[in-house]
Amino acid sequence: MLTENKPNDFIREAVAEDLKNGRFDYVRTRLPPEPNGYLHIGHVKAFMIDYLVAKENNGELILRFDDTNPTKEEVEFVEAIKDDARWLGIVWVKETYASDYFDLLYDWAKRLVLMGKAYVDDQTPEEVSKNRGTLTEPGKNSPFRERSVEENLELLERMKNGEFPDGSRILRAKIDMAHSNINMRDPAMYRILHTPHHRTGDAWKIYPLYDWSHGQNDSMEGITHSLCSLEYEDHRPLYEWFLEQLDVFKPRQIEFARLNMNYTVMSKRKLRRLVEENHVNGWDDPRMPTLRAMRRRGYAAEAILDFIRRVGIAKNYSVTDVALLEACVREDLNKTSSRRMAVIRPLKVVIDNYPDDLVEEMDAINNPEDADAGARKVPFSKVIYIEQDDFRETPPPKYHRLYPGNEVRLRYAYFVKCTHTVKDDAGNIVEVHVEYDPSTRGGDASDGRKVKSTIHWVSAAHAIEAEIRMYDRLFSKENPEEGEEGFLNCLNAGSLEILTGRVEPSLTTPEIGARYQFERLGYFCVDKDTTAEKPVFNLTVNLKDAWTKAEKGRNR
RNA sequence: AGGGGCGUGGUGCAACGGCAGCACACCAGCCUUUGGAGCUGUGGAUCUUGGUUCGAGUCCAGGCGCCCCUGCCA
Repeated sequence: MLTENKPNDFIREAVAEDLKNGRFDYVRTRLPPEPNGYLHIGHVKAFMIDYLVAKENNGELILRFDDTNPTKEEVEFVEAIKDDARWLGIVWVKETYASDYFDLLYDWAKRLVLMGKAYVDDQTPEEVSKNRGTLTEPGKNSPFRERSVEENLELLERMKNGEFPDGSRILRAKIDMAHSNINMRDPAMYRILHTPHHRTGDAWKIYPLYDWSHGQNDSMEGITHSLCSLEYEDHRPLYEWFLEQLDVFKPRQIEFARLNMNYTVMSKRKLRRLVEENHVNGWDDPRMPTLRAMRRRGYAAEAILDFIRRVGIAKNYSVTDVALLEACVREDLNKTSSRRMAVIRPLKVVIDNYPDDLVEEMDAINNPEDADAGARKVPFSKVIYIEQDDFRETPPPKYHRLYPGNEVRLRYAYFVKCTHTVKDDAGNIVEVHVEYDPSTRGGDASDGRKVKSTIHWVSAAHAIEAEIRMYDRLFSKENPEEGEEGFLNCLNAGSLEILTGRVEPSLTTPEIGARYQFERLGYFCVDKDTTAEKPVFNLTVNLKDAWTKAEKGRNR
């Protein structure tokens, strides 16, 4: 399904070209997550490019964790990342780790030293930084740059054996301190870190940096296409330099623009702060852009994948409108979710001319988009709840719902006409009284008269109480990333609203994760906090609401 | 400023020298037992200047704008 009508973008074109002209005769890509955080929607784009490019070319995908920095990485993220990737439907032939190649990589480093292409530098981090030069001025050679091969070899071995403290020395490639590309000014290959690693334990006291590890790992694994985001474009000359010096298999690196989305933040550091400073309730808080949050919120993998497909691939810096994601989620749920009636802000309605003790079972369609979804019975009685929004004492123009003197349809039940209201001492409406027309059972009038509105309801005696968690955008600004602290200053105070609603009795013990459309409101899914006493529903995404929009527009 | 990259409706992506199109958003209408869904329709874009060409979003030259790069992060 995913490969039908496959899009044509510059990456797929490049891969096809490489196959055609013989640069490669197979395709193998790699998924290179760093296990230092949870996956977010931005990762999905990169993952799907890697996965689909391999799949569409009958190639392979290797899941390779980029675990070169033990000070930041943890095992718990490895399992979480795999779980999310599987949920997306991604299939990989092999799971590897950068750390699997530490021995071989070290041998390759020694080869470079032997060739006089790498050296141990004793400068302090400050000196290294100072001597790197600036964007416009060349750097200065390290005083240790011309050490003998023998000395470099010995020093490197001693670094590896843990004889020197953290930060005291690094191994650097010997390229050109005056290079216009700063990445080529003798980049660091190994740093000393006396930190245990989640896989290699305390076997290593030096760890490779990204630039030294990644491309070599790609080569070792026979990766043909190393697809990454735009900020690595500047690193490509270095990527190629190492492979050239080593004279090993040469994968091709191709860069694309990462996914950005408005009304959210995507950087791991900022997401971490939201969690750690309790602006949200954990990594799976449904307001987060993480995959765990979206799963909890009720987004289907198909919807997310559809979104990624529609966003496309290019090299332009871009910010995708979150409305597109929501449209994909709605489109998916419209076709697949069962309809139910739920009232999230209840208003009591008494049908004065309805028999006191009568209970009728009304026939309700489960999904008008899917004939196979069947039907169900919904109990109806004299006292019901409707949505507060569905009643107005003094209706604004074009308001078609319930108001004194107006007749509306109760979905799948009867036409009712409002006669009067009952107010409390403070003047708030606490009850709405209506009269029903017994000849309209099921919702059709035998005399052919029309009503302009159909509203949903639940029977007060039969409905059950439920916690409804209403979510809105986490940030009130389109671009919360503006400014360092800016994102914390534009948190949307109304991003979470917890309501106590009433749902029809078929929802008494719902299955966790089940997705429903609450008619006229939106799509909701059953949260894991659900108990036997009380179901908890998350708003996945609201239904498009032409009335609210029109009314807001008028008031503006 | 040095290097690398990018400029197409509001947003994202196409058009590979030949009528600038698709999706989302927006607006209008039709339909409707969800003011949902569906259907129909409208408006709106090639950063700029010059050149090549029968013909340029596409090729060439200059300008302008935006993004990334001075971690022992990835």
